[in-house]
Amino acid sequence: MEEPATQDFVREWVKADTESKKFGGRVQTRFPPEPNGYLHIGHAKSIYLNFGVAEEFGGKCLLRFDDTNPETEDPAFVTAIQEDLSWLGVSSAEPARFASDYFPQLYAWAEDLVRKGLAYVDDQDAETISEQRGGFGQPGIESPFRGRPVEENLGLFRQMRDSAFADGAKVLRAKIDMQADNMWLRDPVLYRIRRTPHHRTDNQWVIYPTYDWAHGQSDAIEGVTHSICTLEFADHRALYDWLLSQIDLPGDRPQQNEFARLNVTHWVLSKRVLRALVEDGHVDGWDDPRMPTLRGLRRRGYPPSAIKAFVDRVGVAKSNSVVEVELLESFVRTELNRSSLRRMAVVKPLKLTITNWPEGQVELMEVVNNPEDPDAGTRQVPFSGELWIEQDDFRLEPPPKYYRLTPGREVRLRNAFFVTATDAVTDDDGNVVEVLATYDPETLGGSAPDGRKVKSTMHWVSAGHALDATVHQYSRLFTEPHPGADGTDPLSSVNPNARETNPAKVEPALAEVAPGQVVQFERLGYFAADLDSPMVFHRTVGLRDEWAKIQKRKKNQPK
RNA sequence: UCCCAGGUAGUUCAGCGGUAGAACGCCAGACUUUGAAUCUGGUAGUCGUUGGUUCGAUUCCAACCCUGGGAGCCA
Repeated sequence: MEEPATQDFVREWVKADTESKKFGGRVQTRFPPEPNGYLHIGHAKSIYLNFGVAEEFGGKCLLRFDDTNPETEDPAFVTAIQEDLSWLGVSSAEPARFASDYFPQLYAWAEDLVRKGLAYVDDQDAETISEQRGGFGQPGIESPFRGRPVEENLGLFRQMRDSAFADGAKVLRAKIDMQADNMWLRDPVLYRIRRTPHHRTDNQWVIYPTYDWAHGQSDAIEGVTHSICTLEFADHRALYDWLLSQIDLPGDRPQQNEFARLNVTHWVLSKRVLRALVEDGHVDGWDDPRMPTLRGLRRRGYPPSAIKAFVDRVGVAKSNSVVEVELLESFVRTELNRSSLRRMAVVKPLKLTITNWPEGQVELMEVVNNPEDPDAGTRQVPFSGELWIEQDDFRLEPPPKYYRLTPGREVRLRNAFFVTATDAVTDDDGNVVEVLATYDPETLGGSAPDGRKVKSTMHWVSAGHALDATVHQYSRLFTEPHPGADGTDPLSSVNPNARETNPAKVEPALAEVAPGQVVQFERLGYFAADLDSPMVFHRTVGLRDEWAKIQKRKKNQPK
């Protein structure tokens, strides 16, 4: 098995370390979500990066919950995140880890720091500490408590642990450099007092480590060699290195590097905005198919393999970027084209009556399930003189380049006969309510013995055999490609019409689709059967649509 | 204002001393019982700017400009 794995700076970095035997050639990474929300497609990039790199270099990747803030975390998210991970198809031979498992060790190391005179207890409040930190270009000033003797610090720190002080009354700070250009080196907070029960340690602790104190040390405890995080942590790297260099490590000293998080056009991947979408009722929930959450994508029918192919193609770099959602969709189509069964469904039904069809006769058509996969076999589809066709497939007065049904024109009904429209019935408002047509019995199978050609092929469903279904079709969740880019609230460009729901008529075989299964509705797109409700379908993605493009081009053309 | 990172086709990325490549997009053709799929071809870039080193720079150096991140007891 060769590894042509896309070369990126992360893999080059890891490769250089394995070649120089920096960690004895060992490679270990981690995926460290905080259990305070649902995973989205941006996390998929990080997941496939961390698990992928570990696998490619014969190392391992652990899932570790960074649960150091009891106020926002919930065990329900632990379960949800693990479900999403297994849906993505990544798994670790080892059980998930929790930063909270390391609280005793973290505390012990913090005492070491205090003993070495590298950390002190500060009695000031958050606002004061923040003011003293200074600004960009201006040095900070030292806390009046910075010079506390070691023994006093140790006693105070233990009292903090033993619940002697109120929330926020004291913090433990690293003693580094209040003049540093890097703000994170200006005596960062390591521990804070929070009398909040933790989802795993309950009331065992009232002091909690901050991210900076927990992350690198947890990496070290687990034996992580390459700690890969996103760009906004780049400034923390100096602190990560400093803290790790001051304590006695059980093994190798991990190192951090940062990559650019994923952004996708017409979507927003920020917990805040995602939460607002749910809470303000723009979507039905975290698993709404319009959402970029992994649960939303799953419900929508996105195959994990397509998500993986997408993030692989996007690559890993340090430059902030926004990937076009069309690229993701192209991978979804490629995967689904290969794997999904073809079915016929009419989303906006229009009655088509074949006037010369023998009264009451039903014919069963043998239809291929997937032209891309001979093993998928065939099925039988009932055909009769009363059919449903797509409203869009008939025009009384056809625009230029319209190939479909129109009075006098002959077209092919897919897997059946040629039909010619003879007349149309309209209602009082002039809307077409029924199309009358004749069929040519010689064209069974889809071609005429005289070699005559038709311009188009249409899908259909026999009216007497059709099943009712609800079909949701989705368009962009945000109308703007870069929501909020101009400084406005991203929520102001939420597309209120991102979901269009229609009562559809579908062929009988659709009754046998499994929840979550994705099939292609011929000529329309790929549709996923809802996970919970039968006969409800979500459009995963449409087919490439040449006709839609022609219309769009015409619309955009200045007169 | 200071620190860090980045600026190569519409987009995402390669290239890192011999004046540019891929994918998606876009355009055209072939084929076709999905205006799908598939196949073929094409389009596209003053390589942020200005100087310097060099026979030669997208690649090395310098300055400048632009973009993103950073002053939580969030992660």
